[in-house]
Formats: sequence, C-alpha cells, structure tokens
Amino acid sequence: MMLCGVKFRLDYLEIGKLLSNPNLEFKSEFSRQTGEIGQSSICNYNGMTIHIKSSGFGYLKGSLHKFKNEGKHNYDDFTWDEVFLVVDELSDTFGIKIRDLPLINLEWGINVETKIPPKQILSGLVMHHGCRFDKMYVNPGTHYVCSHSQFRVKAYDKGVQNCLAKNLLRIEISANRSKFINKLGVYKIGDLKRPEARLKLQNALLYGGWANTLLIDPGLIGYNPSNQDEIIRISRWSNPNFWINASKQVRSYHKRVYDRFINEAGFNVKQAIFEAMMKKLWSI
DNA sequence: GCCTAACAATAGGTGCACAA
DNA sequence: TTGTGCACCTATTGTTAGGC
Repeated sequence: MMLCGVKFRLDYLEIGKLLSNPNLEFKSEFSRQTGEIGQSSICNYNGMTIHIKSSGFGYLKGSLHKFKNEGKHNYDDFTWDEVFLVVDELSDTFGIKIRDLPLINLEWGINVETKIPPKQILSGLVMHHGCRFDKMYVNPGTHYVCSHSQFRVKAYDKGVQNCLAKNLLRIEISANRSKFINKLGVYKIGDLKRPEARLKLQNALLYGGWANTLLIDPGLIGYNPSNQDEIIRISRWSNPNFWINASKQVRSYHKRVYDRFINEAGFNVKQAIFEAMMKKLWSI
C-alpha cells in the first residue's frame, strides 16, 4: 500500500518555527488594488506546501511519495520504511516534528498491473455504494472519482498518466475528514508505525473501497446472450444509467443476480483486481 | 475563517413476502 | 423464475453550535 497525499494541521508553535526557518521562503498574497499584504502565506518545497492562514492556524499538505522523488512523480512503489524516512527528512528540513502533527486528510492507494488496458476497466466503473463515479479530466488521462462526504474513491490509469508501457491501474481512497481516518485508529502519521493501523487502511481500500464498487465487466460487451431473457438482462446490466436510476431495492436485487451471473459466466475482472491488490498489499 | 463534535435525518443492504 | 415492495438495522450525510 502506498501513502500519497497528506494534510497536517499546524498550530501556533509550529507556525512560529516555520516562519523563522531561514531555509523556507514564504510568499504572501499581495493586493495590487489596496496594496495590502494578505494574512496568509504560502511556501512550496519539493511537492509539499505550507499554508499559513493566521498566526494560530495553518496546514502542511502535499504528497510524501512525490517528495521522496523530489516532487516529480509517484508511480514507483513507496514502502512504509520509506514513508518514515521521508517524514524524518521532512521534519529535519522544516524543523518541526511532523510525526506528531494531527492529520486532517490522508490519501492512500495501490498500483496494480492488469491484463487488459485500465481504460477498459475504468469505463465500466459505475458506482461505489450508492454514489456514482464522475469522470474528472486531468491532463493526461481521466480520473474516475466517487465523492462521499467524508471520503473519495478514486481510480485511474497510472500508466497513461506517466507514459509507461505497462497496464497500471491505481486505486485510491482519499479521506477528507479526520473523523474518517480517526475511526481507523489514525490520528497522526506516527500511528501508521503500528501494523494494526496499516491493516485497517488496507481493509478500507480492499473491502470498503474496491469490493463495494459496481463494475460492468468488460466481458459483458462482447457476450452473446443465449436467449431473450438474457438479452434484456445483459442490456440493462451493461447500461450505467440502469444502475444509477434504479431504486435502491431494485439495484440491490440486480446486483445480487448480476454478481451470480458474472461468477457463473467466468467474468472475473473485478475479482482478478481484488486478488492482485491483495497480493501487492502483502508484498510492500 | 476553518474545522470538529454531536445529533438528527436519510440512504443503503438484507431478508422476506408476494406479484407477474 | 424474475422482479418489486416493505420493514428492519446500520452506515453515511447534513445541520447546528461551538472551539480556536
């Protein structure tokens, strides 16, 4: 599993230390109209950003994974040992103890290699729980995002994004609220030293995230229905709008029947990804 | 302004009865 | 056999007040 984005809350103490750190250069908002210098100031450093809103409130956010790669990319693997090395390095650079800062947001995910191009898988993503996936166009590529109020489930083609030759699918959970990660036993980055906390993040990704997605199996597109009933069912199941517009009971029923059908017909794209994630999770 | 905690409201999943 | 509606429980979401 890989940690990606983080957002920490900064208090009076840290803000004072950061502002007096000679290695950091802060830029303030400046209004040409009034000539006033805004209260908030920003500092960018290798993919990490410090936002100081007032003397008592600010946050530090960015990608630890990118920071490890000097702010350039995040398509390689990022082990837990590396996470804590990066946190220590960042702590030294900034002169504050990052490990003990309260986490406000956290993003974690995994890259898996797939047999078929990720694009085919992504276009079949319909919903996560009762929430539909939206397409967000980012250059290059497309992010499939499902936004709940406390967290987002994201999937995208990591290979295309970084012009890699292999089929690399990234699946990610991003928690917007500290409540969501607190529930998993994570309050600060140091908590992730504990294997139980890491396991909870993994499970949230596997079971809470991927297992609860509704995926139209790419195999369905080329499937030859054997009778009239199947023609109707397949045409419904392969239509995202059928799922999105169905009442929750209808959806729940069809999901069950669809899962059984997928299983019997041997369409296993979702399951294969689940297993690949599982394997990958235990290897890094 | 930005965020959190607590609470109420709403939505999802499941099992079951039952209709077409 | 396929599909729908209902009740129940639980998880998620929205709202409000309040901290810093």
